[in-house]
Parts: sequence; structure tokens; C-alpha cells
Amino acid sequence: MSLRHILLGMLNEPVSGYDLKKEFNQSLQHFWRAELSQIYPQLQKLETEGLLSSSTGESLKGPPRRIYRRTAKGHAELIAWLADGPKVGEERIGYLAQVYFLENLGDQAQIISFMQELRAYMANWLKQLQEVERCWQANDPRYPDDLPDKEFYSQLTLAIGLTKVQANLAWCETALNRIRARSNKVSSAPA
Amino acid sequence: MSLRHILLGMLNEPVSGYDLKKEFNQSLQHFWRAELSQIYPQLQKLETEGLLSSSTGESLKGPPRRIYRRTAKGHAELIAWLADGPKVGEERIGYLAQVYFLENLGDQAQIISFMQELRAYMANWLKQLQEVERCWQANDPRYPDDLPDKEFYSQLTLAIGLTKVQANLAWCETALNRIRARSNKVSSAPA
DNA sequence: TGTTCCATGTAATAAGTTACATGATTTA
DNA sequence: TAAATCATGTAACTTATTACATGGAACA
Repeated sequence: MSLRHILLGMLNEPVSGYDLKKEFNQSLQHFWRAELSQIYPQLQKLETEGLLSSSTGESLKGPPRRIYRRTAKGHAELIAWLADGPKVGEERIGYLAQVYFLENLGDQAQIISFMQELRAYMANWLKQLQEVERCWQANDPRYPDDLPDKEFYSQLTLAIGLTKVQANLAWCETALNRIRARSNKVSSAPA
Repeated sequence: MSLRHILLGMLNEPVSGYDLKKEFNQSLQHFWRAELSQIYPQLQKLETEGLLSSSTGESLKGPPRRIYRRTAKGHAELIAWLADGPKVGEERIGYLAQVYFLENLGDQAQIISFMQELRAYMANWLKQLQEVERCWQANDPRYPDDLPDKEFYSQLTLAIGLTKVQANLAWCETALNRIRARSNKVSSAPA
């Protein structure tokens, strides 16, 4: 019961499934992702339930677009989801599970390369988010606290995104140093 | 393809499904969770694939325990999972999706109460993690950098857990202030 | 002529949740 | 005697992933 509500939230103005996928890639990526093969059936289901309605729109190239809009019933369900309080305790962070079991890798070099790959990923992600912020700031003098409501709340998610990715990056750095320091200690101890 | 590998990782020494669930609740909670109704069938499946083997053990009360152990083949698959590099880009953070759409709640008081609930959750979670760290530190002089490998790598996940939850808590605080400052501005502007 | 983008979907499978079912022992 | 803990599981359902299928337009 989550993609369902996220789609309801995204349909503030009428758009197609394809557009929604693009918005996922641009803005929601750092806390949610969804494939088109999940989006399309979910939109259909929401329409049969009366939370969305759709119409056919023309497109410049390719097949006609199906444009969805949120109904009053759909808006009510969105509000109910938000009013029910924050959905917590559902986070899954695969790479932390891997770190937890990393000793099984045995080879120190492989462990370090795992953490380096993670660090590179975080560094790249941070760059992306910083670029998003830079553009936003450059193009809207109201950034961040005088933005209209809709943008203000998405800016809040960008702010925590930046902080967390930065924290992850620093942690990778520290972890690498700690791992290296340990291996030095072990090899020099029985001298 | 994830609970599968996490179970393989946890089966460093022979335990039952029930024990695994307890370890989830104690240590892995902040990056993964699993229900018994998912654990039991998954263990069975891993056994039919030859990655685990099982035997019947006695229990003090209740039905007999089924004790699983990792086979060589199981260990090989665990290593392959780790060697394949960090699994990134799969994170889902439901409450951030909600914040992104929070303006739909309309009422400022409800928005603030949402953020307060989130803040309370983070504060409690932080306390728990700090308590885990305090106990660990008090009971093992090797904490954190001289711990044996297995504990060292799980300590790394505790370290990032603490940092992230702290960051979340600070963000809730800042967000609440920013939201309140906005509402003051709006109501005093057309004076 | 091949690749990317536009735009829609279905089918098969995997992963995860919620509810149900059983039954003994211990603790309040 | 009621509730909690131990310990196993199945069934029904929901959610998400991967692979497949179609076909036109723009671009290199």
C-alpha cells in the first residue's frame, strides 16, 4: 500500500504513466523507485477503484498517451495516508546487510574494494544532489524557505538526502581507514 | 534475492528460524526486517537447494527446534553475493515519500504533528542504538577497533546507524522550525 | 541502419505481509 | 486462569521485479 499512495501524491496535475516514471527518476529516486511495469497496472487498478480517472491525449511521436487525474476520492485517500502518521520501520538497506557480513569475504583486498565501490557510489550521488540544489537555488530566489508549499516540502526531502549521503560518504572514508589500521596491527603484532 | 543471502550470512553457527527472528529484532532491525512466515519457507527452500542442512534439536518447552547450518555450497553463494559489490539504489523510505507530499495535508497543525511524531520515533530509536553501544563498550575493552572481525563489521553498521538517526533527528527539528517560521510569515504578511 | 526516445502494456516469477492454526510451558 | 514465550508452520494475498512484446519518430 505504498506505490499506490505515492502515485496519488504525484498526480497533483494530470500526467501519464510515462511522465510519472520520469518524475521518479528525477526527484523521488533517493527514497523510492518504481518500474513502468508496476506503474501502469497500478494506475489501471486505481482507476477501477475510482481514485483516478483517465483520458486519451495526443503525443508528438509514438502511441497516444493515457492521461490520469486524481478524483476527489483519490485525494481523500491521499490525505488519509498522510494523516495516519509517518510510515517508519520499513527501511531496507541492502548494502548495510552486506557490510554486516563482510568478514565472510575473507580477503582484505576484496573487503576494501567493496567499501571503495560504495564510497564511489555515494560520492557520485552526492554530486548529483548538490547539482540539483545548485540549479534550484540559482533559478528561484525564493529557495529554500520562501518556496510555495509544494516545492518547500520536496526541498525538505532534498535537504535530508544531502545530509545522509554526506554522512554515508564520510562513514565509508572512516571505515576504510579503520579497516586498513586493523590489518596493519594484525600483521605487525607477532613480530 | 536478499533475505536469502542475509539468512546465509546469519547462519555462521547453527541456529533455528526462531533464533534468526530474534537476531533480526536485536541487531539487523535498523537495515532489514523479516517475519517468521517469510523466514521458515525461505530456510526450507535453501535446504532443498543444498545451501543449508538441518537437524532436529530438543527444546526446553514447546515443539522440537529445527536447527539449520550452512553448507559449503551455501558459503560459496554468500561470498558470491558479497563479491558482487554493494547492492545500492534499492532504498525505500516511506516517510520521506510522505514528507514530499505533505502539503496535501493542508492543515498546518496536522503537518506539524506529523513531523513531531517522526521526531519522537527518531529520538527513541537513537536512545536504543546509544544503549546498544554503551553496553557493548562497557562489556568489551576491545570495542570498537580491536573487536574480532565478525563484531567489527557489525559495529560498522551500528556506527552509521547512529550517525544517520542523529541526522534524521536534527533534520526533524530544523524542519519543524522552518515550517513554523513559514506560517508566521504568511499570517503576518498582509497586515 | 542502428540506437535512443516516446508510449503502452502483459506474463511469469519472486519477495514480502497478514492472517490463521497448533500446542506445550512458564509466569503473573 | 489468562497472558506471554517457545516453536513450528500454511494459506491467501499484495507488492515488486524481470523479461517479453509492439511500433512509430528522431537522430547520428
